[in-house]
Amino acid sequence: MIGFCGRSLRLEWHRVLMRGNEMAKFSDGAARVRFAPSPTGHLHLGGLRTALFDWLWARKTGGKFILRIEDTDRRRLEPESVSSLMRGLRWLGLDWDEGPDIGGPHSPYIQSERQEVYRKHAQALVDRGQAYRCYCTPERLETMREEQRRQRKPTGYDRRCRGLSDSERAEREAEGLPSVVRFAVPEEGVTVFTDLLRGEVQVDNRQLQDEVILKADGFPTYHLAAMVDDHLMQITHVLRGEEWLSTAPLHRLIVDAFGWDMPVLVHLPVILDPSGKGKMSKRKKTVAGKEYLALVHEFEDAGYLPDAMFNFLTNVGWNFDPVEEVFSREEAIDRFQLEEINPSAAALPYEKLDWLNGLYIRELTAGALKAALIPFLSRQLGLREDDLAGDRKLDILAPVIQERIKRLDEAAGWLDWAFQDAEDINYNEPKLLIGRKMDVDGSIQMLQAGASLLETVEPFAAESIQGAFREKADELDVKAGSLFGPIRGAVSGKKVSPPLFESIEALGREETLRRIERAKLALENLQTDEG
RNA sequence: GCCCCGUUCGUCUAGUGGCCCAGGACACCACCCUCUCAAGGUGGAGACAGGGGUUCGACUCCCCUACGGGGUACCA
Repeated sequence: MIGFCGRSLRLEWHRVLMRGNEMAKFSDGAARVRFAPSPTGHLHLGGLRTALFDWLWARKTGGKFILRIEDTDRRRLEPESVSSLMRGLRWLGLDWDEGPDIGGPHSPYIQSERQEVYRKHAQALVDRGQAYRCYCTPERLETMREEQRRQRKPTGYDRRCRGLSDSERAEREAEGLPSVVRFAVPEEGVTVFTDLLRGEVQVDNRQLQDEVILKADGFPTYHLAAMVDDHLMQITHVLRGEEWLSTAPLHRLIVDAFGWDMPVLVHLPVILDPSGKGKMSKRKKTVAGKEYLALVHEFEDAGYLPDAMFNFLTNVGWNFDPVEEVFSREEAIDRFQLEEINPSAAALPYEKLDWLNGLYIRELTAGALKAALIPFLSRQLGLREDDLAGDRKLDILAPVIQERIKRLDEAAGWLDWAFQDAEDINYNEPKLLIGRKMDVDGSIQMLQAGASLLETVEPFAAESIQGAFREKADELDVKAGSLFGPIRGAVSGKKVSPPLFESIEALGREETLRRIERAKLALENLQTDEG
């Protein structure tokens, strides 16, 4: 643990900055952390990573991981995305202890079902003069901003409604004007908050806005809803994207206005798109001609293993160990520390994910590998899952492609030939059957030699087939590769294939001979064409 | 424009004043192994954004600049 002594120094430093009431929460007690996505679309890797760190901290401290749906924006709402979100979390193995589907002591966990709670809290602030109703129309706000921009001044609400007298307010209410509630930010002074990773941050209150906390439609904005829920749900640690850093002072002010304690704030660095520029978006991104995935379900569909993804995501923004890159969930939970999170933005190293995924694939048992492969082969090759499950070809071939694939969806490209008929294999490309430094006659000879040998070899299994082939190569005084090459082409219809002898064994004697025969025919045609 | 945050090999990172002419991993290159392709093994190349301080000594502390990111909504 010597390596971590520096970390604890930093930890001490943060402790000094914390006030007494905040310190209690910073202790190592059971944490209550929440993942609070807004259901506006599919979950992407950035969101998943936030949830992952939430989960790690909850499990580490023996606390609770809470799922809360922040659906207060009706315009962007996509109701189906709630199930997509949950599916993504489950896929990675992030189980929640309280949430919309399973309930909990602070139900409901869907903000649209908590409107009354927010309304009351907003009203309490209005009653105490810490918030006020604003009757400005969106149109007025827009022209105001335009004017500010024109004058190159910072844009922001001019607080016109803040100074309204009681009679002016009564007048507007009588008229039935729609209104919002704005939080009344102190006009001067400095607001200070502490981010676990960055330390104390001070912001001049003059930079802050009288932000809307309750919209005209009666729904709260994030600023109110999240603060109220975090308090009511007794959240101890708030992990959220760095894009919230700028609004943290406002949140501190709101929390203070209610007289509540501030949770520990941890603003997670943004995840950059693969080009290293800009936040990762939900759109597919093409960098250097290659398309990068972003959505969780896309990674699932591409055949990334949850364990590999877990390992991968845990190690960006946080570092498990200076030397060891591969670790289990248990080890990650054991070592995870919030204050070790790196505050600088990072692009996802996709090549490393591929490497890790390959590594995890190689560690799969034969049974697990086969089971994992079946849905992919079924989908990509148009085969029935049941048929695949009972196909012995897969039992022979799956283990030999295991160290050759980095994603499950690559298997089809390695094995398609094994599930085709001899007639469907195209032997017309001469380079397929004729090796370098070989001619048509030579290749035909090799095919013939292979065929005659395969007719009699016993048992018809990879090892004995290989032995027979090597003997034959010696006998013909050719390099093994010269003999294997044309046979490989005949068997698989490819220049690059899984190991030859396992492939032959999988195909069986009869089918193999049929393919060699067809390949020979193709070469003979070539011969007569030329002759 | 204004405010906030960040900046170590191409990428993810270790590093918290001397252990660092900066360590690991992926990717890349070479060689070995080898039935193709992989996997594996060995080796190689590759970074402290720039400038000022502070200090006997700065990747590490402070300041400035540059660059990158985020925010500036009745979105989250």
